[in-house]
Amino acid sequence: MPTASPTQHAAVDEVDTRYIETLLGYNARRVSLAVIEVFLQRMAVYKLRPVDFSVASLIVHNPGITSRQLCGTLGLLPPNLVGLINGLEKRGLIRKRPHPRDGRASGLHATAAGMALMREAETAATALEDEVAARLTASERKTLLRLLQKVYL
Amino acid sequence: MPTASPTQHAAVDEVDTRYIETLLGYNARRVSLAVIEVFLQRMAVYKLRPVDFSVASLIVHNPGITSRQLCGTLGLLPPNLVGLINGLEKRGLIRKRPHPRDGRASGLHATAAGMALMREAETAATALEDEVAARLTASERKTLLRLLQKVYL
DNA sequence: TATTGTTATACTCTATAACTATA
DNA sequence: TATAGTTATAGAGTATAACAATA
Repeated sequence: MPTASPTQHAAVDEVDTRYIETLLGYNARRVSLAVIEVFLQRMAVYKLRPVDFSVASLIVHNPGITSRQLCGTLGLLPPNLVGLINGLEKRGLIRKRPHPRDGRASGLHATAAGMALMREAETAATALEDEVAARLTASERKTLLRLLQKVYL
Repeated sequence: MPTASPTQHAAVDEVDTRYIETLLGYNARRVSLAVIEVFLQRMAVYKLRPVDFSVASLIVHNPGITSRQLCGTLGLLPPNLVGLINGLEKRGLIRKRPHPRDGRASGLHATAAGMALMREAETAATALEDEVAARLTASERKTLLRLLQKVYL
């Protein structure tokens, strides 16, 4: 019985992604990256990366919030927040005040300039998300947010 | 008219996250991180990070796929794939074969050991995702995947 | 001339250990 | 003794430039 002749291996014309597309983690990451890509373009004018934006927005909406509370909310580590906070402070967007009940902590507050910038930036962020999610109806988008939050909240 | 006495600034008891929770990017990232956290735990036994898993799975389901096709599909950069591919090859999970039509490229193929490992790993990945998405009904999960894909596909 | 795969390297992001000041 | 904030540093992940081989 003769051995089979050397197999000719075929090329892939179209990549079959059906399996990985069944995975929530894969799909969530792809959407996350799609949003970040547009975010970096549109928010460059405000010199805000996604993490800067999240931190500054939480400070605007939570006057007196501490670094530790920001870490807990956003899943950041304290050492990685130090430079970010100092950067926002040097830009005159926020300022530290003594915490009313805890001498170790600082309460973070947006300045008038910080509030004005974030008012614009939040409008831009919402607009950019409208574009990224343009293929979704208002109802679908609402459902999407609700289901995402149901997973991690 | 006396100057106002130094303002006492309040502390934040509960963080108000209502604004950022309206953002698709924020929610998608949170879910992505929630899945990755469990993924790293459960897949450590297979020594597969999320990116290793995605690459190996695509190779299993697309015998003869090239590095460049993997990069295009997963949004990776060629230089960052070289070490990953070599690692999978050294572990005996995949092998390179000459591409049938393009002498510059290699076709990537899973070995028997690679196919066996990925059969287990894909079962584990699906199981772990079931746990992460446990708060969702089957119907809700299907809707979530469909809406996520509608955004980026 | 363009593309695949590769090397080298830089940059960013994330994680760990240890310190201080205060609770 | 524990916690908030900080410093220094290590590690992982991501990005750019340049090259050889082939199209």
